[in-house]
Amino acid sequence: MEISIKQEATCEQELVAIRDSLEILGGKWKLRIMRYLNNHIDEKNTFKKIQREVEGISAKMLSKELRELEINLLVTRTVMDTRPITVNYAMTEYGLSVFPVTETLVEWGLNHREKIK
Amino acid sequence: MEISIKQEATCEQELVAIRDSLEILGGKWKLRIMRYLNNHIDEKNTFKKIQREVEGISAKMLSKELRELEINLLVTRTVMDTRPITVNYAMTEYGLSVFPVTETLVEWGLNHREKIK
DNA sequence: GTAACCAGTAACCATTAGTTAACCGATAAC
DNA sequence: GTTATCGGTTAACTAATGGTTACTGGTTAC
Repeated sequence: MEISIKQEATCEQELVAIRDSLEILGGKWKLRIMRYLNNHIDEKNTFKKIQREVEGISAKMLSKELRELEINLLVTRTVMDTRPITVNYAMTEYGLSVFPVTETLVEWGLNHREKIK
Repeated sequence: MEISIKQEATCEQELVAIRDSLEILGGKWKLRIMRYLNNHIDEKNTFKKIQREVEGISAKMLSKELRELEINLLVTRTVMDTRPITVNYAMTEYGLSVFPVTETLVEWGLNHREKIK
């Protein structure tokens, strides 16, 4: 009885945790952007470069998603003094903590593709 | 050069894999439902019970999400011969493969809550 | 006989998410 | 002087998500 109450409480907390995660990482693009940045961590990642490589995203969405990631301290934005001006986006230390999430999604997606064919 | 081409191709595949995953598991509710079912794998999980425990979901959404999960072979639906009739939802073997995804999200969400307070 | 439970569905509406296309100013290349 | 690049913004739109209320039909408990 005590065990099952504890189990219920734990499950409830887990579901809240998933909700919290999805509030910040959910949607069509954020995890793809994070994965891209993770895979190009030592490079300059400009707005245009990200847009080219995260296939299908529009400037409007990219701009919005990057702003939200920045607000949540997962990404930094740096205006570079080049001609023409470029803006560099980079993962923060904290942003690196998202890696396991994208990793499991990559693995599940690859496996799923195998399965359905 | 060859290495960077390979890296690019790999990254591209990874981003496609994430897109595929989110197509099936994305949205506000599916991963929460999957986690709930995972945590109650030996029990009868009726529609009403799931609705009570996945906090905030409406009958309409739960019905829609369960249908989609069923289509993708992650969940089974069984009408039980009880009075009144109940319907039991259960994870499939394949559904179990989603566990690592929910697990990383749970961990990230718990850690994030710690961090922002 | 009336109220409640179960597993939904239908209709209607509001909000959010996401797309498309045009446009901005600054600068550089031709 | 025209065109292109960069990092966006703006407006107008459609699609998806989600909420609310009411309803079904069969059954049981009071």
